[in-house]
Amino acid sequence: MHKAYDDPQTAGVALEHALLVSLRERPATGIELTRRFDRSIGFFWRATHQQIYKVLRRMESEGWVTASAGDARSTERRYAATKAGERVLADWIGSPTPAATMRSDLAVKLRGASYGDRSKLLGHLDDLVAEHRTRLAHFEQLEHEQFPHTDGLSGHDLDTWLVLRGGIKQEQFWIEWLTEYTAAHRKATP
Amino acid sequence: MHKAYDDPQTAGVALEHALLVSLRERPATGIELTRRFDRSIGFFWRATHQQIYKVLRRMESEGWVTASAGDARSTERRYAATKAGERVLADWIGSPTPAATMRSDLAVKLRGASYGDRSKLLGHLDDLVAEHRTRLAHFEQLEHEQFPHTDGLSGHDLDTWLVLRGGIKQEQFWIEWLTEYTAAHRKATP
DNA sequence: CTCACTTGTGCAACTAGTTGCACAAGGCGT
DNA sequence: ACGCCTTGTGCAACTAGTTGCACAAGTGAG
Repeated sequence: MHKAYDDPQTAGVALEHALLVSLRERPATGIELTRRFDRSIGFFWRATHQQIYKVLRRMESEGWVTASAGDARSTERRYAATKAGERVLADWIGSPTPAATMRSDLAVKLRGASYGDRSKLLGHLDDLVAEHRTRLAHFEQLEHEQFPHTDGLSGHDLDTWLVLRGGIKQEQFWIEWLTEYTAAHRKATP
Repeated sequence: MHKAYDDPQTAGVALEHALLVSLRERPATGIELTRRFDRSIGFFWRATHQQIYKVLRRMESEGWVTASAGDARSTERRYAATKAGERVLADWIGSPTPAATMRSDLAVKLRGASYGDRSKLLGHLDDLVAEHRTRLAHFEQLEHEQFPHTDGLSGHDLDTWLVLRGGIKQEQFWIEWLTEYTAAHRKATP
């Protein structure tokens, strides 16, 4: 009748799973999840509150999460993962992920720079590098505060640290690449 | 009447612009563009042929490109950028780009690994690292073949090389991060 | 010649995510 | 007690991209 969504090949659809991870760490309302996505989890996934509410409702109707009225006589709905949700998450984590490809506006601009105003682009790139440096500094401070010694880490704590490391490496990637780009062009056309 | 799409703030919508870049390099049919996206340009942007045809039609109706019957008595349509399209592209290249955030399934899995089968995940990560090493080798070979000496490069050639450098750095990022992840966990739980 | 195969184009139906807005409930200042 | 701000939830309309399929025209093998 309707297009079933239980194709076992399905690999994408990560927002559901990201929410399940967050809810397993600790039950939360929609807005709390939004704020988490703006913070620690946010450097590898981003979502608006509207999208999060929509997806939470769908997950509830599929039985992956339950909602309970948190603070009485409020409209607040506090979500938690169900056993079914935990199983869905575990299955997904164990499934293979295709290698990521980049999908970056900026790379398109760099490739096409000779069809536009290169000096203006180079100016924007300076701003971007500065922004990435700020984010890098922020992440490094988080690492310093939350993981002062990393030798004994294991399990979920180790995961959290290593994902933060990924955020740091990602910022370093951008800084290096964009710096190489601007330097090469400023050297070629002084 | 209808929702106008000429908001100057619009920053996303990169497929149009990626196609314009490709068409300025050389006019092409839909399928040729698809193949280019599977190759050189493909390591920073990916699109299906259906999506490309759809967007080309829209760009044609907006006057950014023109189509001409390439090989006579065939259904083939060969596209080229118009002056208007060139202007749109130039404007876009000169506009600021927000800093990219990651948006990666895999990062979610790494963060949530303790809620699934970690040894299975580590196995998949080994496969992914192997795949990224293969792609890295491929990109490095491209660099070696197409840019044997990079000292005198400037303009569009320099852009092409630097974007390829970005692809290489991106692959290195993945290899380093995933290797760090698997090594740390295998050390923590031998 | 004809049948299977490839190439190039495209539609239809769907999922995912964005943008703009609405509205209810509680807190707070004056 | 009144207006105003913040918090939390959510709908509506839209853009972007994916998946599955169709179909016409040329190509090559038996």
